[in-house]
Amino acid sequence: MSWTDERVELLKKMWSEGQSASQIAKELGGVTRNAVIGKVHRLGLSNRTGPGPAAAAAPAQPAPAAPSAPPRPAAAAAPAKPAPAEEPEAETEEPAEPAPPPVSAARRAIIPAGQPLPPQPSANEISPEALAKVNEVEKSAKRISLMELTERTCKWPIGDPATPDFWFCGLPVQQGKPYCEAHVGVAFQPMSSRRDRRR
DNA sequence: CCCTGATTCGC
DNA sequence: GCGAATCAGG
Repeated sequence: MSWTDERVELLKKMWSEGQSASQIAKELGGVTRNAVIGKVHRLGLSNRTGPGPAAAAAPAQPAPAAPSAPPRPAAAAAPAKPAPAEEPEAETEEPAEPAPPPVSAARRAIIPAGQPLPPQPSANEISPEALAKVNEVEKSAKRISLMELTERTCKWPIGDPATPDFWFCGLPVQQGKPYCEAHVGVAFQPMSSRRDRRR
């Protein structure tokens, strides 16, 4: 694949939108994120942040003092340019309502054995598909312990902490989220059908 | 470990 | 110009 005008254009667009190089590469196809980054640099738009407030002097390459060219053009006037209207970005439907997780791992850990567990949303008012998915996942879960939790392991608790049959999902998390895909599905609800159910 | 961008350098 | 390899963080 080569950098056609269209591809470059898309690159520019996505880059200015704050998309990561890997995302852009994925979108473009046929290139790696390295290629994207390389191109970004060659295009001279490495700095996503507009002309910063004259922040720090470039350490590596002190700008070749341009006698007549003030290094801050943008701020002053840009009448021709239509304001880059903030697009809501409806690509990924965000929950907007991070339905409280079943109780954080830490919290769980300090609940004395024998205590009635806080109600978990995991078995109620959740889309059947998500539930089915979870059930399936929990069968193949890695069953890791609290200490084995890492940033990349699903922290969804499974079982009763008061019994030996307690573990954490442990599957790879969805980036940015604390849970694997399946559990994200039940933890973060689309804010839809979720009417208060007076017990 | 997963990801991010930045840089280098042979092509 | 290109981008894999590498570097340097988070």
